[in-house]
Amino acid sequence: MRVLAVEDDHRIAADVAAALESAGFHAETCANGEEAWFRGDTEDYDLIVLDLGLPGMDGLSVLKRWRAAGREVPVLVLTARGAWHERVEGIEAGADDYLPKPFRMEELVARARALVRRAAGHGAAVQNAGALSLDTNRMAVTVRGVPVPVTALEYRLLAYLVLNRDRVIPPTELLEHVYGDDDSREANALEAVIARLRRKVGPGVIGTRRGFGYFVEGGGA
Amino acid sequence: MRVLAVEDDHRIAADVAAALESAGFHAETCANGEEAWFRGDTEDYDLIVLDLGLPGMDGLSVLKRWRAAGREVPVLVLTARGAWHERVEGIEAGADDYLPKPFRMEELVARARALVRRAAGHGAAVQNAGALSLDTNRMAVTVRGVPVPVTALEYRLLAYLVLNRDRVIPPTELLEHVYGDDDSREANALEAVIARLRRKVGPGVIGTRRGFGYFVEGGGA
DNA sequence: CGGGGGCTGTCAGCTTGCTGTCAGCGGCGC
DNA sequence: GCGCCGCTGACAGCAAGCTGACAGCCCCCG
Repeated sequence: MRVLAVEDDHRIAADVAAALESAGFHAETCANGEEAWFRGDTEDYDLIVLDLGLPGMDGLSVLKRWRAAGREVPVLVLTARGAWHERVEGIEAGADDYLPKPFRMEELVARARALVRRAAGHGAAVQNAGALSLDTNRMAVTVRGVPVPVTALEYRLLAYLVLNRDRVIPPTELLEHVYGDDDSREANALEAVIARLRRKVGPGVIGTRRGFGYFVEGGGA
Repeated sequence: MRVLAVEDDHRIAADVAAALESAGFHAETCANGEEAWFRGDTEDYDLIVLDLGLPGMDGLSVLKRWRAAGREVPVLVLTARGAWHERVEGIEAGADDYLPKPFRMEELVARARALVRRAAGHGAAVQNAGALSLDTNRMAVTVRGVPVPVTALEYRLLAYLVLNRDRVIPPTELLEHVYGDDDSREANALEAVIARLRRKVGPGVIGTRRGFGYFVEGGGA
């Protein structure tokens, strides 16, 4: 199980490597974009952990190059907290998962394991909740088997609700998760997104508990 | 569900305690390191929320001492924003999760729940008292298995009563807890809410002790 | 480099149903 | 039996949340 950790902050790199090692991976590190690209292109890794903020070639470019070259190694992207556009770009560029900084090493390890497992063929990357079904790989949504086109923002919101199904989520928590911390939005923005989502997925999927927040119910595990 | 919140800033401590209480925990607070260590070592808590910046014994030392003594209680560490080394040290010292200040109470509660659930295998966030059953995740109430729709205000009131079951709660205390401190309401408002609740949950659930206050009895743990 | 389409935040108006107030009643305690 | 505390049902005010429209923005495409 070889892992390449691409991270320019040496302390974080060392921490990540240590955590992965103790989880049973063989970890190598690399601190700049060009080298990362070269090694990812010429060596065979079971997983690559990729920080986006890199000196030299940008992490996103590195990832895109790998994908363009047909490399299908699972990539776990590390993004700055709140910079969700980075996440979206990362996913679109072909990342398999992302992890906002700062994170706990345990979480990194857990996701790394999940990615490797999924790549090995065992992973259920589809989350179901009632009539809703959410493909976390393709960022696609279906309702009762019918595909529903959703935007990136809508997907993030819906994914959070589905992930926390059977729990009422306060608007503040949703706002923070969906928009990071840069909060200059009117509270109404959230309601607008909810409304648009509801129109797409149909009634009876996203519920409101007045005074508390929103929820989806999770019949389908 | 006992929680110990160790925090030297009394206002933060009060906020944290209030948030945890309304989430169904029984919260105790403590403002200095030595006392925290002693109580964490001698009492049985389901979760400890630990601020690192403490007068007296430092939070990290407290945590290390607990771990050295074999105490495996889940610990959620509060760190100053951006103090990376604190987080790493905290994790290494045996913390189960950390939360950078400033944080939202919702996030604290969410992480607290996650920690407790993880530690307890699968603790359902459900509080029972007699025929009453109160799901703190869905903010839902059932009586003898029958779901009862309650409003936000009613839920808050009922949750407080259930949390303090087998104790007579004076109206003043209820008012203070359910509404902030803005006591511009007539005393009758509380009675109105109680009446509406009683009509919904049926008789024999919420009792009155004339001249003292209200209570619910807690047969079902 | 300019045009266009899709995404998203803001706004205003509206609906819904929660909630405080009031007046009158009932029952408990003395 | 009397008084007072607490209960109840009605009601109106109001705030939370919904919706449709619109405009700014970004990105893609020509």
